[in-house]
Parts: sequence; structure tokens; C-alpha cells
Amino acid sequence: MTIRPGLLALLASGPSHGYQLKTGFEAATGGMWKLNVGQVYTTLDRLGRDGCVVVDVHDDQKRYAITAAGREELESWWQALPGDDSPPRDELVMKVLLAIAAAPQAALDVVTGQRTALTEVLQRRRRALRAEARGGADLVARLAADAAVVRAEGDLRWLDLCEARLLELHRTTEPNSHPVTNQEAHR
Amino acid sequence: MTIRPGLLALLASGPSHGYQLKTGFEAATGGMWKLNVGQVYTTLDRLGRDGCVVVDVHDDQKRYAITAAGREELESWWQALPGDDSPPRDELVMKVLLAIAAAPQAALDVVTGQRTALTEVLQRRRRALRAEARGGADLVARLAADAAVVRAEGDLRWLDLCEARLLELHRTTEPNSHPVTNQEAHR
DNA sequence: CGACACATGTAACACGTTACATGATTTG
DNA sequence: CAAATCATGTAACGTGTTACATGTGTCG
Repeated sequence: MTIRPGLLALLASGPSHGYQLKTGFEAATGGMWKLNVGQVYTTLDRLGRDGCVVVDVHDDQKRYAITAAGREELESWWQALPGDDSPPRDELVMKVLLAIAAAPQAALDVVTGQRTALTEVLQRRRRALRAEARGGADLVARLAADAAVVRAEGDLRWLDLCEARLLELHRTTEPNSHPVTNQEAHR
Repeated sequence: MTIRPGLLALLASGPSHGYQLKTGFEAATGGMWKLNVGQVYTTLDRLGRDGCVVVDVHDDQKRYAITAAGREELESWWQALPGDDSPPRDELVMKVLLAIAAAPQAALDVVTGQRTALTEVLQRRRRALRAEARGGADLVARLAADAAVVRAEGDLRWLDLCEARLLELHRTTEPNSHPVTNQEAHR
């Protein structure tokens, strides 16, 4: 994900300079996404090159302001569905699919390993969520915690599905003692 | 996500050359991830530089083989939990959080817009999943379709949560007057 | 023959990450 | 005064994306 639309979003409510955008971005994402300031400036350069922002210098400081083109690009981003154009490319999914392709009988190990690890993560995230609810955390922090929990729950459900399908496959393909071409199985 | 561990996974079941890895990778991911061959070669170069693979030339063709160091890196990858080290950085989450920060009153529009679009995507994915189940598609394709459905369902549940929280916030911060109908805004 | 898959690359660009350089202002 | 924050950058690197160059082999 690019910070480019994020900068446009922040600029939509008024011009500011680079450092302000950095702190604003980090605040908006609840501190989950720490930015290197350098990246902000290079991205602002590209935005300027593309006509999405304009600069005016005042008192040795640069103020960046969004343009009509910038608002247009931002509006498209608000409406665009993430991952609609590009396929999932989800790392967990890729890992399991590659495990199946590379070492079918080891794929189950990967699935169960991921599941036990993810289960712990989920418990931790649920605890964090409850703590925030009790502590009266701000909206952003709570929504982020919710997203993390929902994501982990979905991943776990999918891993269960993977296990079921893999077990079914093993039952049907090797009822007993079938010498699969796959001997080594990493180490 | 990097293709680097994917190449190692494919090489774990035997040496092959670049083009073979490209087609193998695409096959393993059910055609969801199309590779440019050039990327395979540059990644193999780096893997060679890092001692994860070795090359031997035969008949004008290069065969890449995984090394012990490569198997080690691969094993770490199998066990590593995606996104455990790095925060979520989920684009949908970032979009909503940035909308809240940049234009609180427009955030509800973004949420509902995303939800209606996502609902359609989910229906489409469910249809695709049923079609694959009927058509007896292969394991990889079905698991990928399952993942897409589970992901969309989770995102939708989270968007519902966002809407509820935002509505609650609007009720408490602007007690009367605006009855929260979420048209227009932005601009 | 001509199109297409096989096979190996290089070049240019966008973007994220890390690190570093430079100076002003604020504050303990 | 020293350290932290504010403010603006540059450089190097990994990686993904797109495009292009250059051959061989195969098949209709």
C-alpha cells in the first residue's frame, strides 16, 4: 500500500508541510504505521510532478496544497475497492498453496503450525481489544484492534478449511502405502 | 510479499531453471499470481549472492539448486506468521482510518460505499466458489476461492462495526439536528 | 513460414526501508 | 548547555511492474 493517497487525504482538509504530514499520518493510523520523513518528501515530489499538489514557500518552509487533480485522484481512491484490480496475493494463502505444491505431505504441518501460532495471536488480540474497551481508547485504536481480531478469525477459519480438505485428499489419494514421488520433505 | 521464499519452496523439491520456476510458481498459485520472468532471474541472482542457491550450467541452460542456507531460510518462512513482525497495514483499514482523520463526516460515506461494493464482490465470489465446487475444480483453485470469500466476509463484518461506531459517535457528538443521513459531503 | 512456447536476460521506474546530513527551535 | 523536536532533504538498497532484446525449438 502506498502512502500517496494518505497524503492526499490529509491535504484535503488543508495545506501543510512535510513534517506535519508525517505526524498527521501517524496520528491518523493510530501509530500503527510509522513513516520515515524522507519518504514523505519524495512522495510529495512525485505528487507535485503529477500535478496533484502545489508548493508555495514561506519563510524557509514549504507548504503543500492539494489541487483539483489531486482531489480527483483522492476521490477515486475513496471509492476504489482494495485488491479489486490486483488479486489477493495474501501471504498466508500463498504460503499454504506453495506448501501444497512443493511438498504436499508437509503442507499439513504448515497449516497446523500456522493455526496454533495464529490462535495465540488471536487470544492476545482479543485481550488487547478488551483492554481498550475498558480503558476507553479512542475510536481509531478500537477499530484497528477490531480489524486485527476479525482478520485473525477469518484466517483461522480458512486454515480449518485447508486442513479438512487436505485430510480428505490424503484419505482418498493414499488409502494405504502409496509411494508418492515426494521423498525428501525438506529438513 | 516477495516471491523469494516461493522460489525456494519450489526448489526444495528439486533443482530447475528460471523459466521452469516461473511456470511452477504460477501453477502453484492457481494462476492467481502471474510472474514476469525477469523478476525470477533477478531474484535468483540475489538468492545466489546470499548463498541460498547454487547454479550449474549445462548445455546453455542454468540449473538452480537450493543449498542448506536456502532450506534454512525456507524453513523459517514456513513457520513465520505473516504480518506478525510488521503491523497490519491493511488497505481497507487504512482507508477508513484516514477517512475518519481527514473528513470525519465523510467517513460514513466511505464505509457504506465500500460495503455496497464489497457486498457485490462477495456475491460474485460465492457464485465462483459454487461453480468450482460443482465443476470439480482442483484443490488450489477451491482453497483460493474459499480464502477470497472468507476475506470478504470478514471485511464486511468489520465495515458493519465501523458504521455502528461512527453512528454512535455522531449521536453523542451531535445529539440532535443532523439525523445522520449519509448523503453528500466531501468537497 | 509464422505464431507461439521456451529460455535468458537488461533497463527504467515506483515505492518502502534504513540510514545519514544539516540546521532551527524548544525545553529540561 | 544538551537533548529533543521540528523541518528538509539525499543516498543506497530490495522488490515489484512493465517493457524490451535475443535467441531456439515446435507445430500448424
